[in-house]
Order: sequence, then structure tokens, then C-alpha cells
Amino acid sequence: MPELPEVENVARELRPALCGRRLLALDCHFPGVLIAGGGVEIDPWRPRRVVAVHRRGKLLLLDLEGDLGMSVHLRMTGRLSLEDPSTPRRPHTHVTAAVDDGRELRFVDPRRFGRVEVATRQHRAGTPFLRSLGPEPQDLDADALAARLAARRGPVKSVLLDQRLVAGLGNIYVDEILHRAGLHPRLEADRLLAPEIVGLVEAMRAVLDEAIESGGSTIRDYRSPDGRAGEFTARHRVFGRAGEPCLVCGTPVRKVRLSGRGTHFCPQCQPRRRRRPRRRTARRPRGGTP
DNA sequence: TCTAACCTGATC
DNA sequence: GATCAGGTTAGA
Repeated sequence: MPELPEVENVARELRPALCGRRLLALDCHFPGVLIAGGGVEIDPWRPRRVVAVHRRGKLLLLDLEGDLGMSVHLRMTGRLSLEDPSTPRRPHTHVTAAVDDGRELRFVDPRRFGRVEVATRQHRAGTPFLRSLGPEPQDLDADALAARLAARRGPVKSVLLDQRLVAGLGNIYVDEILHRAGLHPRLEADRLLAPEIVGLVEAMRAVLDEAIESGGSTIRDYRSPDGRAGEFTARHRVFGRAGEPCLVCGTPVRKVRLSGRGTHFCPQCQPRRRRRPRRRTARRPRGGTP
């Protein structure tokens, strides 16, 4: 659920609330959800000040004093909230941190896919997942995207979901971006035309900017740390709207399964027209250079 | 490159 | 009771 816009909203809300504050205690209530890395000792916990809050892809990163770094991945149902300790903890509250302003930072995750990790910042930076992340969408121009897409096979939808290609996109925003760009999700990533890639970059920026500004999308579980639902859901053009009319042309939105993920698109606005044929000479038996 | 697996809960 | 879900990844 939480994709780049949701995690960005969490970071923006936690930054002023946590920077400069100390985490007085850190407790894990379900084994395995809180992990220590890089030989860092977290039990017993020594109070640490939060130095910075940022985001990389779908990862939320807290820098702590003493060269420590905390990373939180919300995966499907993870949620961070900042609450008064007297408020009863919701079910599936797996990690809690006491903040020195009297509040409590809580990590709730029913499906328990999410993780909170505390490590040295150097160890965190070397984590395979973080290292493998592609560029932030904001840092990607059409040329760079074209180069990355050219090296990949498979439907553009699946390729955009791959965090190594570009970081932070998930199922909601890939569907919304492809609709905005007028591209069918099954188009081969390495056969997009230059103007289509320009449109794709523009759609990516536009959709993500709008989603961030409207607080992200709430399908079911997502809430910002102070409990607000995202309002971008109401502006989805295809995601979650199967059978409903496309907001651009009125054609019913279709939902199909593509590489295991529910995929929404408008068959009219996102035509699956014939692509420029792959030049025969461009085909190499295996891994050849073009 | 695709599927199954990791989990719980909501919905069909 | 079966199916589906916003993510990631190990294994085929």
C-alpha cells in the first residue's frame, strides 16, 4: 500500500515532530519485526536523538545520533503513528518508541511483512535492498529512463514495478502513471518510442506530485502518522475503478492480471497498438551489444 | 521471468 | 470456504 507518496507524507509529518527529539525507549512486541544490524546493541536501548528524517524509495529513514540509522519498510499494511501513550495500542502494534515529548511512536502491521531495522548508518547504506534501488523518479529524465528501459525486457508495467529500475513506484501509481501517459501496461518496455518515454516521465512527475500534495492514497490501511487518510484515492483515474467509466473517454476501465498483480487500464486511452517491429539484426542470441 | 511464499483480514 | 490485497524475494 504505502508507495512513494505515502512514505513521503509520513516523512514530512514525522520530520518536524521528531527531529531534535530523543527516543527514550525502543521496544519490540513481536519477535523479528525489530532487527538490529551491523553489530549495534539495541537491548538495552540507550536514548538517542533523532537527527534527520528522510525517504528513499518506499523506505523511511531516521538518522539517530551516534551514527545510527533506523529504517522502516511498511510493505503492505505497515503504519507509523505518533500518539499519546494513554491511547490504547491498536492490535498488531509490534514496535514502540517513547519520544521525549511524552508521545509514543508506534509501528503497527497486521500482516507483519514490514520491518524496523536499527544499524550503523554505514551498515544501513550497505543493505542489499537499499543499494539495489534505482534513482528517485524526481532525478530521472527522459534520456536516463530511456537508457534504463532499453536494457529491460517484459511489459512496461512489470518493469516499472521493479525497484531497481526506479525507486518508489508500486501497483497503484504504476497503473495511474501508465493511464496518464496513454500507454498500455503490456507494451514491451524496450520498445517504447522516444516521445512515449518523454510522456511517461511527465506522467510520473505529475501523478506523484499530485499524490504527494493530496496526502497519498488510502485503499484500506494507510493513514498518516496523525491518522489522516490520503485524499488522492478520490482522484484515481483507473486504480480500483474496474468497470467504471474512464474519466477521460467513458470506456469501462478494465482489470486484468499482469505478472501476478491486479492491473487497471482504459482500453481506449491506452491502446495496445502495433509497435515498431524489432529489427531482426538487433536481435542477439544472448546478451549481445546492440 | 514468473510463482509461491511470507501473513492477516476483508469481502465474495 | 475461497479469493484477494498497496511489497519483496527466494526459488524454479
